[in-house]
Amino acid sequence: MQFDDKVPIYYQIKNHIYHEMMTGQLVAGAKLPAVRQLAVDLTVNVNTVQRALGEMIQEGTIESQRGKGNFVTTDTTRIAQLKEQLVVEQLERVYQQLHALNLSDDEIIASLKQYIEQRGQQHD
Amino acid sequence: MQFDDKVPIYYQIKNHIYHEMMTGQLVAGAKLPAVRQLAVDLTVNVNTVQRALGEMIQEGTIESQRGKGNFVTTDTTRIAQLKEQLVVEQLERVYQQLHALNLSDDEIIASLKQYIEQRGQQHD
DNA sequence: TATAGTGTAATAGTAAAATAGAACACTAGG
DNA sequence: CCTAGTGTTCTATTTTACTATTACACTATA
Repeated sequence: MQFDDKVPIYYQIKNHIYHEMMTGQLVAGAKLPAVRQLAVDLTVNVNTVQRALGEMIQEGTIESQRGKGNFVTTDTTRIAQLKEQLVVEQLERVYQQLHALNLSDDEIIASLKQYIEQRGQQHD
Repeated sequence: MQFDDKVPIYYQIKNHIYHEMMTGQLVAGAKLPAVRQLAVDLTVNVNTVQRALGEMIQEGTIESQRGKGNFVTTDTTRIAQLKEQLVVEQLERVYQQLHALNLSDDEIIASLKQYIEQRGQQHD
Protein backbone atom coordinates (compact mmCIF):
# COMPACT_ATOMS: atom_id res chain seq x y z
CA MET A 1 0.00 0.00 0.00
CA GLN A 2 1.22 3.48 -0.81
CA PHE A 3 1.08 6.15 1.88
CA ASP A 4 1.05 9.93 1.94
CA ASP A 5 4.07 10.93 3.97
CA LYS A 6 2.31 14.09 5.16
CA VAL A 7 0.00 12.12 7.47
CA PRO A 8 0.77 9.33 9.96
CA ILE A 9 0.57 5.80 8.55
CA TYR A 10 -1.60 4.50 11.40
CA TYR A 11 -4.09 7.22 10.50
CA GLN A 12 -4.15 6.15 6.86
CA ILE A 13 -4.65 2.55 7.93
CA LYS A 14 -7.78 3.58 9.80
CA ASN A 15 -9.10 5.22 6.63
CA HIS A 16 -8.19 2.12 4.66
CA ILE A 17 -10.29 -0.06 6.96
CA TYR A 18 -13.13 2.46 6.99
CA HIS A 19 -13.06 2.27 3.23
CA GLU A 20 -13.48 -1.51 3.27
CA MET A 21 -16.31 -1.21 5.77
CA MET A 22 -18.17 1.33 3.68
CA THR A 23 -17.78 -0.55 0.43
CA GLY A 24 -18.96 -3.85 1.85
CA GLN A 25 -15.61 -5.63 1.69
CA LEU A 26 -15.95 -5.79 5.46
CA VAL A 27 -19.57 -6.21 6.52
CA ALA A 28 -20.91 -5.90 10.06
CA GLY A 29 -19.59 -8.70 12.24
CA ALA A 30 -16.94 -9.75 9.73
CA LYS A 31 -13.57 -10.96 10.92
CA LEU A 32 -10.60 -8.83 9.97
CA PRO A 33 -7.37 -10.41 8.75
CA ALA A 34 -4.97 -11.24 11.58
CA VAL A 35 -2.86 -8.28 12.69
CA ARG A 36 0.31 -9.99 11.48
CA GLN A 37 -1.31 -10.63 8.11
CA LEU A 38 -2.49 -7.03 7.88
CA ALA A 39 1.03 -5.90 8.63
CA VAL A 40 2.30 -7.95 5.70
CA ASP A 41 -0.47 -6.82 3.36
CA LEU A 42 0.09 -3.15 4.17
CA THR A 43 3.88 -3.55 4.39
CA VAL A 44 4.01 -1.96 7.83
CA ASN A 45 4.90 -3.12 11.31
CA VAL A 46 2.48 -5.02 13.55
CA ASN A 47 2.65 -2.26 16.14
CA THR A 48 1.53 0.31 13.59
CA VAL A 49 -1.45 -1.86 12.69
CA GLN A 50 -2.16 -2.32 16.36
CA ARG A 51 -2.13 1.41 16.95
CA ALA A 52 -4.72 1.94 14.23
CA LEU A 53 -6.89 -0.93 15.46
CA GLY A 54 -6.51 0.25 19.05
CA GLU A 55 -8.11 3.57 18.22
CA MET A 56 -10.90 1.89 16.29
CA ILE A 57 -11.56 -0.41 19.21
CA GLN A 58 -11.70 2.61 21.51
CA GLU A 59 -14.32 4.27 19.31
CA GLY A 60 -16.36 1.07 19.01
CA THR A 61 -15.84 0.53 15.30
CA ILE A 62 -14.28 -2.88 15.73
CA GLU A 63 -14.33 -5.36 18.60
CA SER A 64 -11.39 -7.40 19.72
CA GLN A 65 -11.54 -10.98 20.99
CA ARG A 66 -8.25 -12.20 22.37
CA GLY A 67 -7.17 -15.43 20.76
CA LYS A 68 -9.91 -15.20 18.13
CA GLY A 69 -9.41 -12.04 16.13
CA ASN A 70 -10.75 -8.57 15.46
CA PHE A 71 -14.29 -8.15 14.20
CA VAL A 72 -16.29 -5.33 12.70
CA THR A 73 -18.99 -4.24 15.15
CA THR A 74 -22.43 -5.73 14.56
CA ASP A 75 -23.99 -2.38 15.46
CA THR A 76 -25.01 -1.20 11.99
CA THR A 77 -26.36 2.05 13.41
CA ARG A 78 -22.89 2.74 14.79
CA ILE A 79 -21.41 2.15 11.35
CA ALA A 80 -23.91 4.48 9.69
CA GLN A 81 -23.11 7.18 12.26
CA LEU A 82 -19.43 6.70 11.61
CA LYS A 83 -19.85 7.14 7.87
CA GLU A 84 -21.85 10.31 8.37
CA GLN A 85 -19.17 11.61 10.73
CA LEU A 86 -16.34 10.84 8.31
CA VAL A 87 -18.18 12.53 5.43
CA VAL A 88 -18.84 15.66 7.45
CA GLU A 89 -15.20 15.81 8.56
CA GLN A 90 -14.09 15.78 4.93
CA LEU A 91 -16.63 18.41 3.94
CA GLU A 92 -15.63 20.66 6.83
CA ARG A 93 -12.01 20.44 5.90
CA VAL A 94 -12.38 21.12 2.18
CA TYR A 95 -14.83 23.94 2.88
CA GLN A 96 -12.47 25.57 5.33
CA GLN A 97 -9.52 25.20 2.97
CA LEU A 98 -11.26 26.55 -0.11
CA HIS A 99 -12.84 29.32 1.90
CA ALA A 100 -9.33 30.20 3.05
CA LEU A 101 -8.35 30.47 -0.61
CA ASN A 102 -11.05 33.12 -0.89
CA LEU A 103 -13.65 31.08 -2.78
CA SER A 104 -17.29 31.91 -2.10
CA ASP A 105 -19.86 29.22 -1.24
CA ASP A 106 -21.09 29.21 -4.83
CA GLU A 107 -17.58 29.06 -6.23
CA ILE A 108 -16.78 26.11 -3.99
CA ILE A 109 -19.76 24.14 -5.27
CA ALA A 110 -19.13 25.18 -8.86
CA SER A 111 -15.46 24.23 -8.74
CA LEU A 112 -16.31 20.79 -7.35
CA LYS A 113 -18.92 20.25 -10.05
CA GLN A 114 -16.48 21.29 -12.73
CA TYR A 115 -13.77 19.08 -11.28
CA ILE A 116 -16.03 16.03 -11.25
CA GLU A 117 -17.32 16.71 -14.77
CA GLN A 118 -13.83 17.08 -16.19
CA ARG A 119 -12.75 14.02 -14.28
CA GLY A 120 -15.63 12.02 -15.74
CA GLN A 121 -14.36 12.69 -19.23
CA GLN A 122 -11.03 11.12 -18.45
CA HIS A 123 -11.74 8.26 -16.04
CA ASP A 124 -13.99 5.33 -15.17
CA MET B 1 -1.90 29.97 15.72
CA GLN B 2 -3.42 26.55 16.23
CA PHE B 3 -2.07 23.60 14.29
CA ASP B 4 -3.40 20.21 13.28
CA ASP B 5 -0.96 17.70 14.74
CA LYS B 6 -1.71 15.28 11.90
CA VAL B 7 0.29 17.36 9.40
CA PRO B 8 3.76 19.00 9.71
CA ILE B 9 3.73 22.56 11.03
CA TYR B 10 5.96 23.90 8.26
CA TYR B 11 3.37 22.62 5.81
CA GLN B 12 0.56 24.42 7.60
CA ILE B 13 2.62 27.60 7.63
CA LYS B 14 2.82 27.44 3.84
CA ASN B 15 -0.96 27.18 3.67
CA HIS B 16 -1.26 30.08 6.10
CA ILE B 17 0.82 32.30 3.84
CA TYR B 18 -1.01 31.10 0.74
CA HIS B 19 -4.19 32.12 2.50
CA GLU B 20 -2.94 35.65 3.07
CA MET B 21 -1.83 35.89 -0.55
CA MET B 22 -5.20 34.79 -1.87
CA THR B 23 -7.23 37.06 0.37
CA GLY B 24 -5.19 40.16 -0.46
CA GLN B 25 -3.56 40.52 2.95
CA LEU B 26 -0.33 39.94 1.04
CA VAL B 27 -0.47 41.45 -2.45
CA ALA B 28 2.05 40.84 -5.24
CA GLY B 29 5.41 42.36 -4.36
CA ALA B 30 4.49 42.88 -0.71
CA LYS B 31 7.11 42.41 1.99
CA LEU B 32 6.49 39.61 4.44
CA PRO B 33 7.08 40.10 8.17
CA ALA B 34 10.65 39.28 9.22
CA VAL B 35 11.24 35.57 9.81
CA ARG B 36 11.85 36.20 13.51
CA GLN B 37 8.61 38.16 13.74
CA LEU B 38 6.71 35.42 11.90
CA ALA B 39 8.12 32.91 14.36
CA VAL B 40 6.71 34.97 17.23
CA ASP B 41 3.36 35.53 15.52
CA LEU B 42 2.92 31.84 14.77
CA THR B 43 4.45 30.73 18.11
CA VAL B 44 6.90 28.57 16.27
CA ASN B 45 10.68 28.33 15.86
CA VAL B 46 12.56 30.44 13.32
CA ASN B 47 13.90 27.32 11.63
CA THR B 48 10.40 25.98 11.10
CA VAL B 49 9.40 29.27 9.44
CA GLN B 50 12.55 29.12 7.36
CA ARG B 51 11.73 25.63 6.18
CA ALA B 52 8.29 26.73 4.99
CA LEU B 53 9.68 29.84 3.29
CA GLY B 54 12.50 27.84 1.75
CA GLU B 55 10.05 25.64 -0.11
CA MET B 56 8.03 28.64 -1.24
CA ILE B 57 11.20 30.30 -2.53
CA GLN B 58 12.04 27.11 -4.42
CA GLU B 59 8.64 27.09 -6.12
CA GLY B 60 8.84 30.79 -6.95
CA THR B 61 6.01 31.94 -4.72
CA ILE B 62 8.15 34.32 -2.71
CA GLU B 63 11.52 35.91 -3.40
CA SER B 64 14.22 36.37 -0.81
CA GLN B 65 16.57 39.34 -0.60
CA ARG B 66 19.32 38.86 1.95
CA GLY B 67 19.42 41.74 4.39
CA LYS B 68 16.16 43.19 3.10
CA GLY B 69 13.41 40.63 3.59
CA ASN B 70 11.12 38.17 1.85
CA PHE B 71 8.71 39.42 -0.77
CA VAL B 72 5.70 37.98 -2.54
CA THR B 73 6.51 37.43 -6.20
CA THR B 74 5.38 40.19 -8.56
CA ASP B 75 4.40 37.56 -11.12
CA THR B 76 0.62 37.68 -10.77
CA THR B 77 0.21 34.93 -13.34
CA ARG B 78 2.32 32.70 -11.12
CA ILE B 79 0.03 33.49 -8.20
CA ALA B 80 -3.09 32.72 -10.20
CA GLN B 81 -1.59 29.40 -11.29
CA LEU B 82 -0.75 28.63 -7.69
CA LYS B 83 -4.30 29.27 -6.53
CA GLU B 84 -5.71 27.03 -9.24
CA GLN B 85 -3.25 24.33 -8.26
CA LEU B 86 -4.14 24.56 -4.57
CA VAL B 87 -7.86 24.42 -5.31
CA VAL B 88 -7.49 21.35 -7.50
CA GLU B 89 -5.37 19.63 -4.86
CA GLN B 90 -8.15 20.13 -2.32
CA LEU B 91 -10.83 18.92 -4.72
CA GLU B 92 -8.80 15.85 -5.62
CA ARG B 93 -8.35 14.97 -1.99
CA VAL B 94 -11.97 15.35 -0.92
CA TYR B 95 -13.18 13.55 -4.02
CA GLN B 96 -10.86 10.63 -3.41
CA GLN B 97 -11.80 10.45 0.26
CA LEU B 98 -15.57 10.61 -0.27
CA HIS B 99 -15.35 8.21 -3.17
CA ALA B 100 -13.52 5.85 -0.83
CA LEU B 101 -16.49 6.12 1.54
CA ASN B 102 -18.60 4.82 -1.33
CA LEU B 103 -20.35 8.07 -2.26
CA SER B 104 -21.26 8.50 -5.93
CA ASP B 105 -20.38 11.64 -7.88
CA ASP B 106 -23.89 12.97 -7.40
CA GLU B 107 -23.89 12.15 -3.71
CA ILE B 108 -20.60 13.96 -3.26
CA ILE B 109 -21.98 17.13 -4.84
CA ALA B 110 -25.28 16.83 -2.99
CA SER B 111 -23.61 16.32 0.37
CA LEU B 112 -21.42 19.38 -0.14
CA LYS B 113 -24.43 21.49 -1.11
CA GLN B 114 -26.32 20.29 1.92
CA TYR B 115 -23.37 20.94 4.18
CA ILE B 116 -22.98 24.50 2.93
CA GLU B 117 -26.70 25.20 3.17
CA GLN B 118 -26.92 23.94 6.73
CA ARG B 119 -23.79 25.82 7.58
CA GLY B 120 -25.28 29.03 6.17
CA GLN B 121 -28.15 28.80 8.61
CA GLN B 122 -25.80 28.81 11.55
CA HIS B 123 -22.90 31.05 10.62
CA ASP B 124 -21.85 34.33 8.98
C1' DT C 1 -2.11 -31.55 26.64
C1' DA C 2 0.43 -29.89 22.96
C1' DT C 3 0.39 -26.79 19.16
C1' DA C 4 -0.91 -23.33 15.92
C1' DG C 5 -3.26 -19.13 15.43
C1' DT C 6 -4.70 -15.15 17.46
C1' DG C 7 -4.45 -10.40 20.18
C1' DT C 8 -1.42 -7.66 23.50
C1' DA C 9 2.51 -5.58 25.47
C1' DA C 10 7.26 -4.19 26.27
C1' DT C 11 11.84 -2.95 24.93
C1' DA C 12 15.15 -0.89 21.98
C1' DG C 13 16.57 1.49 17.86
C1' DT C 14 15.96 4.79 13.71
C1' DA C 15 14.25 8.78 11.29
C1' DA C 16 11.85 13.06 10.73
C1' DA C 17 9.95 17.22 12.63
C1' DA C 18 10.43 20.74 15.66
C1' DT C 19 12.85 23.37 19.06
C1' DA C 20 16.67 26.21 21.20
C1' DG C 21 20.53 28.87 20.64
C1' DA C 22 24.30 30.74 18.38
C1' DA C 23 26.83 32.45 14.61
C1' DC C 24 27.38 34.28 9.99
C1' DA C 25 26.19 37.39 5.74
C1' DC C 26 24.12 41.22 3.79
C1' DT C 27 21.61 46.01 3.69
C1' DA C 28 20.40 50.51 5.10
C1' DG C 29 21.09 54.53 7.69
C1' DG C 30 23.22 57.44 11.12
C1' DC D 1 32.58 52.75 10.45
C1' DC D 2 29.05 51.20 13.45
C1' DT D 3 24.69 49.42 14.44
C1' DA D 4 20.13 47.60 13.86
C1' DG D 5 17.40 44.79 11.01
C1' DT D 6 17.24 41.32 7.90
C1' DG D 7 17.95 36.35 5.73
C1' DT D 8 20.91 32.04 6.28
C1' DT D 9 23.24 28.25 8.37
C1' DC D 10 24.81 25.17 11.90
C1' DT D 11 24.84 22.16 16.05
C1' DA D 12 22.51 20.00 19.71
C1' DT D 13 18.33 18.27 21.87
C1' DT D 14 13.52 16.64 22.32
C1' DT D 15 9.44 14.47 20.67
C1' DT D 16 6.78 11.49 17.77
C1' DA D 17 6.04 7.96 14.41
C1' DC D 18 7.66 3.86 12.86
C1' DT D 19 10.26 -0.31 12.97
C1' DA D 20 12.31 -4.69 14.84
C1' DT D 21 12.11 -8.18 17.99
C1' DT D 22 10.61 -10.73 21.67
C1' DA D 23 7.60 -12.28 25.02
C1' DC D 24 3.11 -13.10 27.00
C1' DA D 25 -2.10 -14.31 27.07
C1' DC D 26 -5.95 -16.50 25.21
C1' DT D 27 -8.67 -19.82 21.92
C1' DA D 28 -9.54 -23.73 19.24
C1' DT D 29 -8.45 -28.19 17.98
C1' DA D 30 -5.90 -32.34 16.83
